[in-house]
Amino acid sequence: MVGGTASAILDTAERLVQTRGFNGFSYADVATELSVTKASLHYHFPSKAELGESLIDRYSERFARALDEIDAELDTPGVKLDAYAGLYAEVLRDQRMCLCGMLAAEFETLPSPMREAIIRFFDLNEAWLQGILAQGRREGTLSFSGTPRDAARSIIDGLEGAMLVARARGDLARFRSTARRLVASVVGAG
Amino acid sequence: MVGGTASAILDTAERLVQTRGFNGFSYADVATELSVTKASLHYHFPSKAELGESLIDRYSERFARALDEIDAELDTPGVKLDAYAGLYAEVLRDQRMCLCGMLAAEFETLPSPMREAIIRFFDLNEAWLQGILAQGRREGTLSFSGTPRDAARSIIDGLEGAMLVARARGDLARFRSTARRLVASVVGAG
DNA sequence: GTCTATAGGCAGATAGAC
DNA sequence: GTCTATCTGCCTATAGAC
Repeated sequence: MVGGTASAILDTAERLVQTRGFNGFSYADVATELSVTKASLHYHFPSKAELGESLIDRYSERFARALDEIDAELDTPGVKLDAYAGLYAEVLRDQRMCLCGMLAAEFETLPSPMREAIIRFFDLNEAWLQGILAQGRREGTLSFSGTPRDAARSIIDGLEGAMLVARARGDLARFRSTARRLVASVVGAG
Repeated sequence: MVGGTASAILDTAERLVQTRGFNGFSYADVATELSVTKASLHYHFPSKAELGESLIDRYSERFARALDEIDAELDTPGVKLDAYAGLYAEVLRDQRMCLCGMLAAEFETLPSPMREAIIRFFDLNEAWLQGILAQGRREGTLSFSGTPRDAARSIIDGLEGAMLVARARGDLARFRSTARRLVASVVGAG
């Protein structure tokens, strides 16, 4: 289990990656904010690449838990999709980009273990959404063209892009507008 | 007018930003590739920030010309939208992210002049798309809910997000699938 | 676990010769 | 316009004391 200091390092590094990118922050940034030395950070996370892996793993696990909660607490596919979009909205409200959306932009500069963890995050999202969409189609509460997989991908792509652009423009309403349209595109007619 | 060397610098730097990000390349990278020295680059573009501004300006101008060509050569709004999505697909085929989508991710780390130029790029796209959408609605060839502006934003967001994710996954087909759905969402029923 | 100190490299940028 | 040489600062990372 990750101790208190390691956890605080991850919290700070996560926020810095989500706002500035993996190539836009340094150990010095994290150390200054936590009032410790860079050497101390290296004790917990020997290299920046290992810190990056830990960040993605933790983010994915937290996201997976949030999806489990949505499944446990909400009933209809339409409401679940609203809640799913709400997860992204929460991140953006903090002026942050999705961690893995940010890292996807920097993909070419990242070590392989980080790349693979990013892919797993998107797979996780796609699999969950695909399940919700397939269920909604079976029940007749959702309607969309093409496969559940393609529809799931369009929703992920749309939410990631909406975050990317809305954050740059400082326009949370823009994200909400695009998110609403995305959900409506499968809750209404296909 | 930009001379031959300056133009070659812009070409190389543009590709590096689109693949690695503004914080993921250096003057040394460009200099090595062009077989000149860093000092020579600084003669043409005194600071990296000024180089960045020039990159966005040139990219926006080229994009605006492409939109003009679409207007001049194609007839119906639906076909124009397909061509618009095709502009993004061309960029992605080169394994590149949209320049301004990439810079939007790094937005927080960029100097103000670059930020403003990025916003102008998105405004340019939005205004053009909005015009196409409004025209299509008037003529009855396009159908969508909400304002042309909101529909335009959703298309931009969707294409940028599809590029972001598809490039990381090395999956051009994924981009094409999402792009097709986006266009179909306004060419078919709203 | 956290520190001081430091290594070794690369970053963006400038001076001045040619 | 392009070069050599150099500056200053920050980067990731390590050694070794406490």
